[in-house]
Amino acid sequence: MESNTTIKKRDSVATRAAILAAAHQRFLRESYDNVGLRDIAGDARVDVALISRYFGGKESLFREVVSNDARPNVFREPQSRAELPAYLARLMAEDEGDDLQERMEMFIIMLRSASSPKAGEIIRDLVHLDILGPLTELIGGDHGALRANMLLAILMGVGVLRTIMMVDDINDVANPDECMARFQGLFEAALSC
Amino acid sequence: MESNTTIKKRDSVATRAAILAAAHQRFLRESYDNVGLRDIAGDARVDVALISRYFGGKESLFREVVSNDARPNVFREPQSRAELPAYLARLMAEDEGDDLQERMEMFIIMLRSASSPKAGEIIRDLVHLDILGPLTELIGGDHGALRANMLLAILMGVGVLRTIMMVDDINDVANPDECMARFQGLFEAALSC
DNA sequence: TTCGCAAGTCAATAGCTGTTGATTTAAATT
DNA sequence: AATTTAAATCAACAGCTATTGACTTGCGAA
Repeated sequence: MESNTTIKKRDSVATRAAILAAAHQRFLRESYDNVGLRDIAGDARVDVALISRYFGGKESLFREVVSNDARPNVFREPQSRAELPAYLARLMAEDEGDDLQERMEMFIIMLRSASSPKAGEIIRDLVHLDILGPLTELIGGDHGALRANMLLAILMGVGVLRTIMMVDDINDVANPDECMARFQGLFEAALSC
Repeated sequence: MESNTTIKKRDSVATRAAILAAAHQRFLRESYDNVGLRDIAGDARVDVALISRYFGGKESLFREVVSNDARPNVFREPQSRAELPAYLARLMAEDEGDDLQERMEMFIIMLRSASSPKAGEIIRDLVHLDILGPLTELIGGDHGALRANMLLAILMGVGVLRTIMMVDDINDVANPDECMARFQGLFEAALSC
């Protein structure tokens, strides 16, 4: 019987995972440029050198963080164009403990580090391939790309405003459900011209 | 007669202005963290030390750049809630040489550097005081704050998508005027629930 | 002309960053 | 038990950053 109370040591896959998890949390709160490898290593209780060793470098680590989180993708879940507005509105509601909340985290990580030459390039590819592509396809019809951009713009704008600019009164309606309903209406408007 | 072809030297207000202009252009293209004082000094053809001398430091320089650009403010121009959608749609059109284009630059500068502890704090204050405040007041009515946030979110989202994520097909409709009309419709939707 | 003060220059500082090499330690294999 | 192999540690590196102080230059006033 292997004890599960003792701390596992000399386990490369465990430390790799610990680094990845710590990096995720750090990149969620700070930008690529403002996260140091020493911060991540400290959180993961791991030597700094191991990061470059296991991941090849900061850039590769970031790539792994975002591409791990990319799937299950935000826009792979909704099945039809009709359920899109309600899905996106629910996505923004961000009830604590909600399953969807962790889907939103990839968004925040992307927004935080989008300005930063190295991280930006990675993020841009991800947005085009894994987000805008599927979303455009799902919407379809006339000007599907434009409408996909509109939806994504709203989502990103709310993310920037709420998480980065720290504007908290976006949910400041008495009834949070009402707020969600209004945003659902906005998404519907974007889809129907 | 003072020659205007000779380069003015030993002119403190001119070099201050040169630094400010160079800083504006740099912060427009790169984030606070990725712009070095040496870059700015190089563009302004000025010694690096003069920046800290004249502005007190990088942070103060950035504050001066954004607060100079803040007025004339984006949202001080439209007079009534009714003309807001058309105004915002025109703001996004970004026709080269347009007067409104330079109004949009403040937005880009803010979005670029929003994630960055020092610049972020400055920007957050600006958003609350100079943008969300006036806009909420202009909109008025029920849930004016929520609607102001919606409009700002759309504006920021489009800015992020277009300028930072470099998604260029936001204007890829055959007729750019048609694209503008659609966004105007989206803004109207945000105002009317 | 001379003096003084402001403008501009130069060099050096301390503090950070990611990355790498050599070294030690622990686990698994023979 | 001895040996090999991988994991973790440690220390140091070179490159960058903003900022500061001392120094030199030049213009304007006396």
